[in-house]
Amino acid sequence: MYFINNKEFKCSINVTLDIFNDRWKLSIIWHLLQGEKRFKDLNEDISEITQKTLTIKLKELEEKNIINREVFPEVPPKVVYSLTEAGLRLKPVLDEMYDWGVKYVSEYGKITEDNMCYTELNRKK
Amino acid sequence: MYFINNKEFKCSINVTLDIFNDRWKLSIIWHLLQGEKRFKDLNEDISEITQKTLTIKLKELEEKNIINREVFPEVPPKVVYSLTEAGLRLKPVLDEMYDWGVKYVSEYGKITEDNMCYTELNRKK
DNA sequence: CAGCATCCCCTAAGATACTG
DNA sequence: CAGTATCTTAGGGGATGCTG
Repeated sequence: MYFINNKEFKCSINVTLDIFNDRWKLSIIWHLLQGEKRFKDLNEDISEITQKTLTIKLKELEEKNIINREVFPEVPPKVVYSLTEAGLRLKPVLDEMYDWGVKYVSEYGKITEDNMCYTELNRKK
Repeated sequence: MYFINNKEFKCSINVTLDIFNDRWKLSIIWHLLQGEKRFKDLNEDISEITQKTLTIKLKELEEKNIINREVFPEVPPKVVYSLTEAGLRLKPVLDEMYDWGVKYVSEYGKITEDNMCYTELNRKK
């Protein structure tokens, strides 16, 4: 049995599943794996997310020690997010999810090469 | 751009994230990786899930060709769920999530060895 | 620019009861 | 045993406007 902030888990996998059981966190990690990003950049990368939800999710990830938040005292303000050690360790997870998606699409999806995201195009090289 | 049932995705990873963006599907896969299971067994393995939700999630996974559903015409009824090829390919994903959880717990959690789930105990061997 | 503050809505998920 | 059928609820998430 594991306890993290008085929340108990029967199995290690449940710790991971519990943290990432929402719609956005893994997506945020995916984009931060390309390097640190400003709030605005993340908001553009994940165009479907609202500012409010992004703010909440970033805060949650910071509390769980998965990302760092660095504030630059400038005007206009500049805030940069980056992955912690724990965050960087998620790369294998996301890579496997990506690979699974590629295979799944090849079996059950239809593809149009245009309008693909940059991550996708970079991987194709 | 990818299309799966007229739903469009900018990147392969989004296909994966979209399928598993709820609270239970990956947990179900995790347990099915140990072998085929009856409805009742899954319901006991994941004791927090309700019958209704389990039914819905199993149906969704079947529709997405991730699990098989086999009905035995007996009384009382017997239904066995197992992973398809696509489902089995999720093993690396779950394994990486498990490993991440182990490491995360070692850094931020407290452990009591008793009352651990069988998966956890098997892995310790 | 990077956020709060509000207000609002939908739906994933829970609780409970019933059936072939 | 393996599900339906209802009813209900919490909270994740959206839309919009404001501020240091």
